[in-house]
Amino acid sequence: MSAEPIEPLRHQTLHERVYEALLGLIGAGVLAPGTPLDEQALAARLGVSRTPLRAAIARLAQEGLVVNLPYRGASVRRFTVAEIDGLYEVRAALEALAARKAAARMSADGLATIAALLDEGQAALAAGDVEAYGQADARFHRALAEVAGNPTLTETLDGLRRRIHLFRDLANRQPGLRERTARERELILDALARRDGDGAAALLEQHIDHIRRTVLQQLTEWEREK
Amino acid sequence: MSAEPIEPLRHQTLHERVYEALLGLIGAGVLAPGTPLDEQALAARLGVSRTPLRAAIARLAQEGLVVNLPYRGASVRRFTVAEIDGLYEVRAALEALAARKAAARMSADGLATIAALLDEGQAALAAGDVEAYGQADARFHRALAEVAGNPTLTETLDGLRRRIHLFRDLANRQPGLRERTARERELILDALARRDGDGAAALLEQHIDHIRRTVLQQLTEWEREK
DNA sequence: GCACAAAATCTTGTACACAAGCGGGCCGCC
DNA sequence: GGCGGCCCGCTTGTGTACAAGATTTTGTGC
Repeated sequence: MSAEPIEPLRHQTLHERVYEALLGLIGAGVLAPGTPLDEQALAARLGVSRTPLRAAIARLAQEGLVVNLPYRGASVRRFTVAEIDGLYEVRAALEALAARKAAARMSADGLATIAALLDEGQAALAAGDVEAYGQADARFHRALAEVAGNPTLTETLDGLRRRIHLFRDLANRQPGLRERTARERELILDALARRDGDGAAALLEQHIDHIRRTVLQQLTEWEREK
Repeated sequence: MSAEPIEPLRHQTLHERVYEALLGLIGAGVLAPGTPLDEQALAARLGVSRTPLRAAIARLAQEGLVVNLPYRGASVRRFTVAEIDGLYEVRAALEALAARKAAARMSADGLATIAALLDEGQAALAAGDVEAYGQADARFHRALAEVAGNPTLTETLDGLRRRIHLFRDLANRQPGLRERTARERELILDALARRDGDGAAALLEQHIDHIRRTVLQQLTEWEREK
């Protein structure tokens, strides 16, 4: 058996499940940016009272996925191009930090896990399953942050990714994605295996920066079309 | 008159004021780390019902100042030495980013504001008023992030500082603080004026890293004494 | 017909009551 | 006498009613 500390299966309260439900609805686009969240209507639709729903909305607002104005209600947040740029900018800096720390602390086990996740992403791209790629990619970044061993870093990056997740389609539908990630896979694993913190940091920063440019380009194109 | 965009004085709801009150109580040490937050007792003490109090506690929990376990209540968070280390690590990376961006975008006005805040801090130290120095220092960092022009960055740094604020005494009671900050003041202003992003980033990173080491040293010393 | 104002209506914020889960203490059993 | 299970008290979670603020609609005066 492994010696991992087990989580004592915390009881999940209603507002937590409501939070996750809303997260799913927003992520799936059912609740599109700008949609007002009518508390009564949503509560009825989810089969709960307003109390846990309000708690869930408050959390989403705190995380920046929803804007909540006093007495005026909440609505799914609309991000401006500049804000999206800013999200990626912060994320790039923190992913670089995570990579640097992870390289320094990397174990054989951790490296194997990360390699497996990168492979998973590649396999998904080969199969044309962009959705699966996105999930594997998210797990890769999460694992990397985990190895870095800094809870604040992990949580902050999680928060950024939750917001960025809304534009994942723009990031993942780029041409040549498969070839690019295949190249990067080797470089990243190599840097991590060599415990080359600077190298890993630079690679991750470039990686995020490239996504950032892709997304911004698509956004501005899309805006021009209008 | 200045041409600053004016905030339309948003109505402040009760749970917001309760949040601020709790923040003050925690910051002042009235609610020390580990203190359980009894909802009934706190609500009575603040003259408020449990509903807005719970909202405020939920926000504090989300920000990481309080831990909240289902059906077991909330308590003021106790930070481990490793967690404090991690907080400063993330903060250093983001302050560096902020400095880099701020240097690139710096205006004469902004530079004057920042110089004034640094001077204010120096004056406070000269007068032996550590509390005033802490406030001026916080405003300096906030102004720098503001000039960087990335709301996500500003908010993330604010969140980190709110948590770090709990250990400010450890950081501000170091010997030679005044001389050090006086030296740094010149270097930072110079780098910003020259729009030297790399230089400003390095300076801020060093600055935070130095605080980090000071705080950690004091913490380990204090632990050994026990 | 238009502009402004006041009231009606709807939505969110707060208070309170009830339900659900946890911890401690007690009792019985081995 | 020690251990395990059960019951009771207490705290937190959820539902609901009422209050406060915002929006819309309607009415009135010009």
